[in-house]
Amino acid sequence: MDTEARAAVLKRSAFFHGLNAAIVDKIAAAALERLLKPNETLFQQGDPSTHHYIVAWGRLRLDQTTPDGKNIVLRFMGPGDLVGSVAVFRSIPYPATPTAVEETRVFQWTSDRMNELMSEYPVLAAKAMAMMGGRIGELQERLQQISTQQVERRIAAAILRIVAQSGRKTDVGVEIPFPLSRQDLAEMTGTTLHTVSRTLSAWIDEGVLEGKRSSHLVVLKPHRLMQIAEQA
Amino acid sequence: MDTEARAAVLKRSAFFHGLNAAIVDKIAAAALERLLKPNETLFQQGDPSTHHYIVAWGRLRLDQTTPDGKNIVLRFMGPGDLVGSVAVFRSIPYPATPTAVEETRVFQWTSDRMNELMSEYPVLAAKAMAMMGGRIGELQERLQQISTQQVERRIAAAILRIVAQSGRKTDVGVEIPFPLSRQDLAEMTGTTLHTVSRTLSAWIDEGVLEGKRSSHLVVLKPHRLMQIAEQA
DNA sequence: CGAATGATTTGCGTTAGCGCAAATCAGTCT
DNA sequence: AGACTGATTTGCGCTAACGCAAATCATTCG
Repeated sequence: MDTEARAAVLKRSAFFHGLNAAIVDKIAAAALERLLKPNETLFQQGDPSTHHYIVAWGRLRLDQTTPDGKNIVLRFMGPGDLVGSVAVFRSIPYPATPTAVEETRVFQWTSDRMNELMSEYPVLAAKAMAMMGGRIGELQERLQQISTQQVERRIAAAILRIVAQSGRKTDVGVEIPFPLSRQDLAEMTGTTLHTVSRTLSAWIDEGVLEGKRSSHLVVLKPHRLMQIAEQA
Repeated sequence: MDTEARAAVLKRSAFFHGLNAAIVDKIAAAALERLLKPNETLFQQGDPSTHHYIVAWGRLRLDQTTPDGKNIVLRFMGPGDLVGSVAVFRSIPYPATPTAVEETRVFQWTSDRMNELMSEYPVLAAKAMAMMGGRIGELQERLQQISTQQVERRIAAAILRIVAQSGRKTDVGVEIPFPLSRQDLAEMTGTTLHTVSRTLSAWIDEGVLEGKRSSHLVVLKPHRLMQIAEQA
């Protein structure tokens, strides 16, 4: 990918959106690239945090492993999302592992390089704060859901969240454009593979979802899912 | 409180720690104060976010009410903690309500005033990011706990987190220096009042805790609590 | 002081969802 | 095509934790 193509991608990201074009070109020029095949990891939880990344295209799943060997899915990241920055800002090791769920291209900058850019263009700091604030809001929402709602509602909410972030409209409904296993959903909602499977089966019977085994999930009746997610 | 006293408080806070003394004096001079009696709220969830606050002394409980009327405790805030800033940065209404659990004094700055200060002293932006990053880390940790651990472990972890943030050493153990009800603990850990009560009763029997009804909780055997929190 | 209010404790029946196990299925590899 | 691998489905029993209800206790207020 040449600098120009990189700049075009960056201009579309929330993080660099609205910046002067010349600045974005310069930032794009400073980036290195990396291409991940499905199941490749960008870095490992526990590694020293050295780089900021931004997803150009593709999709990453951000996993956190607990001390006792369990796994939770913190989020999925798509084009324009920043990866690793929070850890770099805090000067702590990366707290989670990003794994490609499909072929994914990322750009990267060293911590130092990004610091230079941020002091040169202070608006970047504001963007970074907006990004972190959004992350806080999302985490608080999930904490609230998992604390107060039962499993079925949480699964519905998780699917809707993914749809809102990455859904692709088709003629029959909204498609989740990357492979999403029952296990993934279980680890996003704090439940088990089995319960997710049962719940999705019921929804498929009801005609709310469609999901031939390995193909991508399609939400046929988003409205019905929202109803489930909000039912008192 | 005069400017000098305010500056002394600020210098001890994580947010302003390490700044040039003259700068802190100036910031202190720009602050207004507010004094809250127990159970008074600083603002309401849903109010437009207009001010940044910092706790001078006392203690706030940050509550979030869900659309269906349930309540969760996001955190307790003590001296030096920033309140409201994340919402102000994001230009969204305050997402939660801070309530004083004891007499509490806060300083406040308008959004505009703080923006001026932050552009004048860029190091403040870095401090704000560190604060937000810490919040993200804490939320991820709680999400992970509530997703994977059973209730007893979560309650132990919640008590230990409070002890780490606000514990006061006494000759018999560590005291939590503000009133903390079973209900509060339930809303912090995503369980019920009843389960918390049963669990604490068992611990009191075991000699791990001490907590005459209305008096403050004292952890007699922190080590034992840690053991419970970490048991596989 | 005695009543009233609110928090806490505790017993008990219920159940959502877990965990195990086995069967099934889809896609891949040879 | 046939064997293999990993994901998914489904049945079944179990239990952690909930939810209700009643009793107890502490504190405040008249």
